[in-house]
Amino acid sequence: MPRKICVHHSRDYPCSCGLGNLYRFVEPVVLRMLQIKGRSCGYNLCSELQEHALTDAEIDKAALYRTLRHLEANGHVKSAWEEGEGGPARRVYRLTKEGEKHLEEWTVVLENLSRSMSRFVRGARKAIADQAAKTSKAA
Amino acid sequence: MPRKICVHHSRDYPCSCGLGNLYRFVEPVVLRMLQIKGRSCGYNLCSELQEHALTDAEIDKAALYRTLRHLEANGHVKSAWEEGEGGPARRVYRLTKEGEKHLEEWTVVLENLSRSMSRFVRGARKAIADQAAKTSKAA
DNA sequence: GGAAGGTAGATGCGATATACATCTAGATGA
DNA sequence: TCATCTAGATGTATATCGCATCTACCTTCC
Repeated sequence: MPRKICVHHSRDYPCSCGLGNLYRFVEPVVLRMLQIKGRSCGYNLCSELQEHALTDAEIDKAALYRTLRHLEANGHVKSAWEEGEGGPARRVYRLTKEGEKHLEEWTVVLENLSRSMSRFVRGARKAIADQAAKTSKAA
Repeated sequence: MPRKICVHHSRDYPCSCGLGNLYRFVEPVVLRMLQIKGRSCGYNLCSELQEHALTDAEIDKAALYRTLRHLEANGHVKSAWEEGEGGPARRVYRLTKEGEKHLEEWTVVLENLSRSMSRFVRGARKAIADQAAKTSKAA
């Protein structure tokens, strides 16, 4: 998933180094949406994206469209124009094999990230509780 | 935790909107380190930061020092110069009360993020498994 | 027929952030 | 005195973000 290949890890380990410059968590969400829906155009994705978003940051239309083009440039999705039923033509996207793989990589990255975050949370919470216990005892 | 106040949520809910432009997850880690160590200078934090990092992206020296100055500018940490034992003087940081609160906010944000990520992972994994079951059955 | 409004996609651009290199400067040691 | 280590800070090209704006098609309604 890194935009540029990570120099710290082996080629096939999906490290989270690339999160350094993450595309606002939108890339994995787009991939997941296409996995669910099979095929969709940017506009429809946009409206449903929020429900599957990882953060509660509002996903930017511009970011979405740019992410789709970026994914296509990397062969993760493929698009085709379709006549719109009532409305302008729409560019309909679907996942490619590589895209499915890319999503799996993202899954590993997010799994690790999720784990390290919950570890962080546990640790910080415990420290706060211990601190509180100590001060209440002292009083 | 957002660098600029979020316009989508109430003032006191620590939303993850600010993650849009996250400081590479380094801010919470620095706060946590200071919670653990009580007091430390940038140089020492740097060497131990990696163990507590959320991602396996290497934390940048420059990012660390800038984050510390940023935290201090916002009143989350406080620094004082100390004579170094063998070596140049060091700027020693400690958490302020506001910093502790800031860490608690981060904790909530990361907790939510961790949860939505693991939900994402479960969903994507299940979809992959279902897909695999279907194709093996068809064969 | 033409103005208004909704659908769909794309672009422009200033402000920030990131990554990486470089710089200052005191202390130590050969 | 020259190199090296410790400690902190800065410079800068490039990438990304956020927000506004633009094109263009289609439908509806006056």
